[in-house]
Amino acid sequence: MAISTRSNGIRSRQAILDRALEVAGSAGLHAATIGVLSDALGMSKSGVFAHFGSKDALDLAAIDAAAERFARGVMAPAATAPPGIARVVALCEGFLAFVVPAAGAPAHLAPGHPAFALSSSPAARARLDAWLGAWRDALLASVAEAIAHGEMAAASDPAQAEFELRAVLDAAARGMRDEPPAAIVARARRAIDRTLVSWSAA
Amino acid sequence: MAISTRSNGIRSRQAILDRALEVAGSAGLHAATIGVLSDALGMSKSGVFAHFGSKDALDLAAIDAAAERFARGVMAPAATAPPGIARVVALCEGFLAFVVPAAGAPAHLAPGHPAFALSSSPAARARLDAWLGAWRDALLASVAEAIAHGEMAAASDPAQAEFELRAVLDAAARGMRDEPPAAIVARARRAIDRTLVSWSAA
DNA sequence: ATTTGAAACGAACGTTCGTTTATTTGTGAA
DNA sequence: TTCACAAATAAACGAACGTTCGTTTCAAAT
Repeated sequence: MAISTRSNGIRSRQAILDRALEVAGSAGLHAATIGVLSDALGMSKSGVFAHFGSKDALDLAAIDAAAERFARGVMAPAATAPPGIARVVALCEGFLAFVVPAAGAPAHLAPGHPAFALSSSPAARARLDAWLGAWRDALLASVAEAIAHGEMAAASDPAQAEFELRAVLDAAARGMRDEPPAAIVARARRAIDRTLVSWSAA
Repeated sequence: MAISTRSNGIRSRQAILDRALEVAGSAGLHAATIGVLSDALGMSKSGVFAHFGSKDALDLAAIDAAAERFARGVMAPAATAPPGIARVVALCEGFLAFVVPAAGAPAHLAPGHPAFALSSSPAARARLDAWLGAWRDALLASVAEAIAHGEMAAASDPAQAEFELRAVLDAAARGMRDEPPAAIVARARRAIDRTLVSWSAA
């Protein structure tokens, strides 16, 4: 009871989404045109189009693919870390490793990336908001747990801590043009350490 | 020796740029189409087009207009503040006031705004980089002065401080969707205070 | 060997983009 | 009054967009 008849259709779909995210990462999702993707993949426009049925569906699929990679690469591993500061650090380190990958790797997209920031349909915005919300909630919950476990000062505002951590992480994700990746990670790590120390002391 | 012959041409140009920045602020610069602008202004496409000669020139003019407003609204006022921590604070407060304006005001665009983040010509990117560089340099120089004046610990890395301050400011400029503006400003101010205090102590 | 159906194709569609050209409008200067 | 010239217009252009349609390809199922 095989499902596909000719070759592997799902593999093409993945290849299309890979390219779409690659293009989006450097030029925005709206630049990941069906024509651009079909040319880059050596396919016809209609061949690419048929996989999704509409440009908006393709955008949605691309966003879902990015969110799933982020979930697998950052959220899930951090969820295995013990609750408390360890999990906060796991989330931050996972984010940094995800956003600034090893040499030559194709630079993953994090929630809130400029690629998705504008020029999206209402449906796409809804997905992006959900994605960003899940990330924010995970980070916020980890901070709240750290407070509950007595590893951070009870007086500190979890939302404030989440705001500051995410500010640094987003700056790291965004600042990769100016400085070499290693320097950015070092700066972000230093800022995060200082933030956590400053709050565990209070 | 009046320059213009029929009505006021420069006023139209300003109106076009105003609209372009307004549209760009919520939908990106690439969405500030000549057709969109001409419709919004009750002009013809060619009428709008004639003022700039090309879409890219229009984009450049819009970026220059945004940069000039930022220079007038943030950089210049802060430059009158006494060097040292006072100027650092003036830059940060000026940025916050500029980015999250008084009620009903049209939300100015700061360097690094997502509206410009992607989908720009090489020339536009060069202008954006120059604009962002000037802002970064001003902030960095103010921190360096604060150190030189003994108001911040000499051991602290000015570039690190600038990174952290700008991370918070950018987060404030970007986070206006989630929370009311006043709350965002309060968070940013708190984060900045904590950063400065933490470094004046070390 | 034949049938089937997912996968891809090629060509065209209507629309919108930026752009060009030729023309009209209107005010300050001669 | 006439002239000159900036400002705005209408109409059209090629290119690229997303999309539709009919057809072709080819591995698996019968």
